[in-house]
Order: sequence, then structure tokens, then C-alpha cells
Amino acid sequence: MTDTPGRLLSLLSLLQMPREWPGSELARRLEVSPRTIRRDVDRLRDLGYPVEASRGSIGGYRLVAGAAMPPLLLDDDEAVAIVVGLRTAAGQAVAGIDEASMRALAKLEQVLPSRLRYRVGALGAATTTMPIEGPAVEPEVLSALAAAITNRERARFRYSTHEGAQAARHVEPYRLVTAGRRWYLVAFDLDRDAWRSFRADRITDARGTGARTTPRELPGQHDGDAAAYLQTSMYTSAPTYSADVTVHAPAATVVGRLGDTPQDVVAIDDTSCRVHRHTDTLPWIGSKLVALGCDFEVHGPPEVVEHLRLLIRRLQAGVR
Amino acid sequence: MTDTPGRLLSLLSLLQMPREWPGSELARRLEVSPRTIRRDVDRLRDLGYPVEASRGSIGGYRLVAGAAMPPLLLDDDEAVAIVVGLRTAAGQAVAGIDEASMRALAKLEQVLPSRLRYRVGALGAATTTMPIEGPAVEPEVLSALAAAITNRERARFRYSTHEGAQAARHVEPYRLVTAGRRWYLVAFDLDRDAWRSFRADRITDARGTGARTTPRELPGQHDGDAAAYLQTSMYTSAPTYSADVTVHAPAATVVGRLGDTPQDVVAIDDTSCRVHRHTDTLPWIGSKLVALGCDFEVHGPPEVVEHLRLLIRRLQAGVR
DNA sequence: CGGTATTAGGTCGTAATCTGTCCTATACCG
DNA sequence: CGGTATAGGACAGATTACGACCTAATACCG
Repeated sequence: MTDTPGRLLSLLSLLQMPREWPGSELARRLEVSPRTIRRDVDRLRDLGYPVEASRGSIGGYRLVAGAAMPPLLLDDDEAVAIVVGLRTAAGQAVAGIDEASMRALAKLEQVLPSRLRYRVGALGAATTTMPIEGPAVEPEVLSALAAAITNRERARFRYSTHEGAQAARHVEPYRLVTAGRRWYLVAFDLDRDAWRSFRADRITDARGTGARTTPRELPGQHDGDAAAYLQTSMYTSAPTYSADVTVHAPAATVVGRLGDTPQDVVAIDDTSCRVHRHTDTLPWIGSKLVALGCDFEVHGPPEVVEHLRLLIRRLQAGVR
Repeated sequence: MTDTPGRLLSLLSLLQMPREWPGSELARRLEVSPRTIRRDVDRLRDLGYPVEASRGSIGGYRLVAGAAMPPLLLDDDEAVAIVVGLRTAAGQAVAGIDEASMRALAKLEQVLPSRLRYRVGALGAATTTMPIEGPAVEPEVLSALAAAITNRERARFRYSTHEGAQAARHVEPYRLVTAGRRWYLVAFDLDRDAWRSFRADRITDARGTGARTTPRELPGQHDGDAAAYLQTSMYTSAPTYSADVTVHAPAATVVGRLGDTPQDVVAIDDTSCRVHRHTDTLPWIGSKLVALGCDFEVHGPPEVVEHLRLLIRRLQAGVR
């Protein structure tokens, strides 16, 4: 009975036990020569299994981690976090991550203590993911950019504008930022000699160049916080305004419809409230007001009023 | 690249997922012939792994749950999935999950083989999470509802409407659905004697009652898919229309601005295109058209035109 | 009822692989 | 220093894995 793949799986099971196995012992149990055992161990290592060996008189083989790891001691919240994270990642805009995260979840489940395994399994089995359409980030892009960032390497990639045109970019990558289901790269653009943020889903063929970067500081008072920098830089392309609006709807309703950002909504009475949004672009303010679906009065500033008049003209032209 | 043992491990990894795999699909993914897949399945069975198969048109292979598995390694995509999942979970609308997922990520990193540990560490260190404000789901609520679902128990909880009123609910929970960063519970409401979907962030004090549920079938042709049911049920509250619009902007721009859903956008020439959105509610269509930020002409249907006229009146009243 | 898509399994020829038996090098420990 | 362990190269022969092709059995669907 010489079944090579089966023997490898058996070897894996043996090595999983928390003890050391001399090669001769393994050879005896698997009924092959010690030379074959050495080759099998080699193959397991090629497959990525961390088989460690100690030489000398009391030497032997054992599997170190990634396998039999009883002390993966997570508390309940951490277990929930794993399921929540991997489940929502399944609906995420990263290519092929739905399956990958399900496989990862199944594998992680194997190494959890039984109480948590039950909890994780229940939460995973009771949950369905609603897929989200949209441009997808390539996992390789994320990996390559992350490697370049930690290695302090420059990086090159191809970037597509939203019109579809592609161009090569040469940057010093600073941070990846995840915001909702979008991924951004904050980097110093070497060609344009300025800081830029890039949408990761528009990046292809990313790779580190090997050239070391000079550490740079993010502009502005962000204290190195790439998320904060991104937040403001996304609005610097267009001027922002603070809209002041009275809305004829209950405050609670308005908070709900304005989406996920709790704005400064002050109730006036049961049927109306005053909304004060800040740092919004004109189109965004207009879109949100329309989305409210109820009557309102704009108090200012004049630019917002003017923009709404433009919207009126556009709508009138559109329905003619 | 014919690596039989590695392929067997990959096969196990695929089969442990909670779905059925047709042999042809497995053959395609593992890049071998279907005959080889059958032989591999035979070998796994010989080794004691309970691979079950169902014949017929919707047949396939699967691994019965609870089987003792050899230690399976995470591949690169799965490692990326874990970081992506736990990182985005950190910005997620689940209370306290940011810390919990960071702790879980740190602990997972400890037990990964070194190659992946480096990859995961790099991706984790290079990534910043932009926090998302919004109502938060309690992890305990998710755990309790998940437990009730898998145990087929009834559940009671308090539910807040978006006006802020609270009420006790008594349901037979069916599934948790995660859509983007929102969590929903699809359940049969025992008081109202009808199927309902609940936003998990508005649920508090959820607990299973211990009373067994009678298995029910979701209404509609969703074949038990809670996500599909939720998708349609979210729109049944309002009628939907198919807007037909000519937009004076390049097709690529329009696709980008319409958000994440790739719609039926057909380019007319370099500066205009025809958009045909279906199953949208009237407010949604209006909001999207305004958000486009360019000129357009609406061809129909009449209800959409009428709704845009309403928007015009609202805007005119608002800026007066 | 027939059509179709699935699992299941036999056979065969070729190419690739695996294995055992040498051999040497290296590291640890008493 | 000697014993024992891992590590690995070279080689010849036996074995196996693979794909291509075939038939059978089963389940679903119209």
C-alpha cells in the first residue's frame, strides 16, 4: 500500500500531535524508508506547513504553528468580530474575497476551542451576505502596496481615471485607508511632486520597485493619520459649504434619511427641525436635500441657494 | 504543475465550505480533469473523510459537517481576506468591534505560519481604518439572534422605530443578513402574523425564549435566500419604476457617478449616453439624477417626470 | 415519458513521479 | 570525540498519476 498523497496526510496528522517524532519512528509507522520521510517532510514544507526539526540525539520533527494551536484564546467579542468581519468582507469590493473569507472562516473554526467554535459556527451559519456590486479591488494590489509600504519601497502601478484613461504612476506609498467598502492609497506622487490619494479599485499592476523611500510627513495637522488626511483631502478638490436648512419633518426621520452621519439636527417642533451640515460640497448638499423627500427651506449660504437654482434649471430642462 | 498532495488539501479546503461542488467546477478550479477529481474524492474517502455526493442535475460533492480535518493552511487570498474583513469590521457599525477585531487580528497573527504572518502583518500595519459613524449593532444581539436561529427557537426583543418609539416583538427568527455595513434580521413576526425584516441596530435585549419554532418557508420565489427576500421586500414598500434618461456626459463618467451599481449605460457619442435604470423608487431616481451634476433629458415613464416636477416645486419653495 | 446533468467507475497508454539504496555534510549532545 | 539526528545529492527501476474515452446509474425537469 504505497499511496503517496495519503501518506502525506497521515504524516500531517502524526505531526499535528504535540510531540517530537524521530524520522526513523515515522518511517516505521508509515512503512517507508527514512529517506522517503525526509522527502515527505520537504514536501510538506513546500506546501507551507511549518515543520520544524531539531538535530542531535534527541532530535525529531514537529509541526510548530498554523496547525495544532490550542491557545487561540479569543474572547466572545473577538469571536463575534471575526465572523462579522469575514462575513461583511464577503460582500466587500475586493475581488474574490467572498469565497476566500468563507474558506478562511471555515478553517479558523477548526482551531477554535469548542465553546467558541459553536458560537462562531452559529453566527456564521445564521448569517447571509447580500452581495454588493461595484468595482473590485484586486487582493494582489493590496498585498503589493502593503508590502511596499512596510518595506519603505517606492511603487509603480497603472491608474485608471473614472473616464477610463490609464496612466502609469510612480509613488512613495504611505498608507492604505479603508473607508466603508472603498479602499484608498495615500501616497506621494513622484511625477507630480505632491501628495495624492488613489482609489485602490482603479489600481492595477502594482509592484514595489525596490528603491528605498525617504520618510515624508503628511501635509496638514494630521499627525500622520492617513485617514484624517484623506477625509479632508477628498473635499479640497471642491470648496465646501455649511448649509443651514429648516426641514418639515420630525428630527428623528431626518437623521435616519440623511444616512449614516449623525448631523447637527435640532428639533423645532414635532413636525420640523433645523439642519446644519458642514463641510459638504454643493452637489452633495443638493443631492441630500432632494433625497430627504419632504419640504424644506434653505436659509443660506447664498452659494447653496444658487446651486439649488441651477438644479431647478437642470430638472426643468430634463423633463421638457 | 501536477502536485497531487497539494491538490488534495485544496480539495478538502473547498469541500469544507457549506455548499455543494459539482465535479466539473472542482476540476476547473483545480485545473485537472473531472476524472482526476473523481479519483481524488475516492482517495479522500479511503482516507476516512466523509465526502458525500448527490447525483442528478443539481448534484455535487460536499463534506459532512464535523469531520476531523487535517490542519489546513490559509492561502494568500484567505490571509488577505482576514485582514480586509477584520480591518473593515473595525469601521463597522457593531458596537466595540473595532477593538475586538484588532485584538483578534493580533492573536491570529501569532498562530500563522511565518510567510503569512509577514503578509498579514504588513497589510494590517499599512492600513488605516476610517471610522464610520452611525447606529451600532450590539454584538450580544447578533450572538443571541444567531443562537436562536440555529437552535430553532423563538426570540423576543425590543425594537425602536426610526421615530424613537420602542415596542416588544415576538418572532421566529429566520436569518441574519449583512448588507454593506447594515445588519438585518429576517423573521416571522408572531404578533403581526407576517414576515418582517428588522434593522439589527434598532434591536435591543434580544433573547431566545426556548420555545421551538415550526420551520417556515420564506414567501416569494427566493428559495430560502434571505438576502434575496430582503432585497425585494425593501422595495415592496414603494413601487419601482424604470427610468429612461439621456445624460450629457461621457458614459464612463456616468457609470462612475451613479455609484457602485453598474447600470445599463449605453454610450451615444463621446459626450452623452443613455441610461436605463430599473427597479428604483422615485425618490432614488430623483436623487441620482441630481447627483449626476450634468444636464440630462428624461424620456419616461410619466411617473418619473411627474416626480421630478414635484422636486422642482420643492426646490423652488425651498430657495424662496 | 424523454432529455439532461450529475456521480461512478472501467480501461489503456504515456509520461512523470516516487522510492530505496547508496553517499556525504552538518549539527547537537554527552 | 563518537553517536545520533537532520539534510540532501545521484541514480535506476518500479510505480503511479493523468487524461481521454467509454458505459452505467441516478435524479431532476418539462
